[in-house]
Amino acid sequence: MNKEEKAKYETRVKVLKALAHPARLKLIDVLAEEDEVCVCDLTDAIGTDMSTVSRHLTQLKNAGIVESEKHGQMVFYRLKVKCLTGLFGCIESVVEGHIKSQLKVLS
Amino acid sequence: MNKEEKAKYETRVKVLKALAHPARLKLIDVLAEEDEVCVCDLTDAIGTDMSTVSRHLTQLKNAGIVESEKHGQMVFYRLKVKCLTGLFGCIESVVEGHIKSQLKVLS
DNA sequence: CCTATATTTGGCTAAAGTTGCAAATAAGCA
DNA sequence: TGCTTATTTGCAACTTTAGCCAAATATAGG
Repeated sequence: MNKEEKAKYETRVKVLKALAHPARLKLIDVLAEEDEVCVCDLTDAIGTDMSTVSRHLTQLKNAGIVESEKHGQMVFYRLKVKCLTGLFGCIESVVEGHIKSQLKVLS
Repeated sequence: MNKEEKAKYETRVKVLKALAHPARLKLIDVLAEEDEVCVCDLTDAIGTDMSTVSRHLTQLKNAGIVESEKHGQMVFYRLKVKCLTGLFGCIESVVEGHIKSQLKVLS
């Protein structure tokens, strides 16, 4: 792998890593439904410390998946990417295909 | 998050984590082009120890992304999932959108 | 049977990621 | 100004992941 090729994969990895955590997937789901949500409400949805949720949101933001805006003392987060539904569709198909083939092995 | 919901995200995470590594993305690219490849040839493409490549392939297999078949002393790996092109298309759009908005901030 | 080759696994170390608590920062309100 | 609330950041402990080397396993071929 040359430098250019490596860089191509690194950028993809950055996004994939940002997605690869249950709490962050949940955050994305909530944001997909509710449009604009503050950190405190997202904290309720996730159920961990607010500082942890804040860090998760920072990761999603750094990856370009969400964006934020400050109104008063609150920070509102918004989903920036629209194609994630299709992406998760593909991932679900991976999961289902895998389960099926495991059943086949067992039978 | 209840148990069921958590499980849903965990299964997605399993696939995303399997994808979230430069070497494994490269492996997927090679397999997408070449159909059936042995570990030794994939090792050349990646440039790390064969044992490391083998572990990467195991991860992809456990996630349901590739499958393998043994012929003689060699093990051939094959891509199992067809929708990854669209998935990466989405990821590229995340990356591009993010770069654009960063340029906007700078200007 | 013995040897060479392909692949996987065990053991180890280094690096990266996760989380909670406490402290810092920022903004509204009395 | 002083107090309260929302959010982020520093720090430390812990878990996970990646990578190499060496050893184990499996198979082909003499």
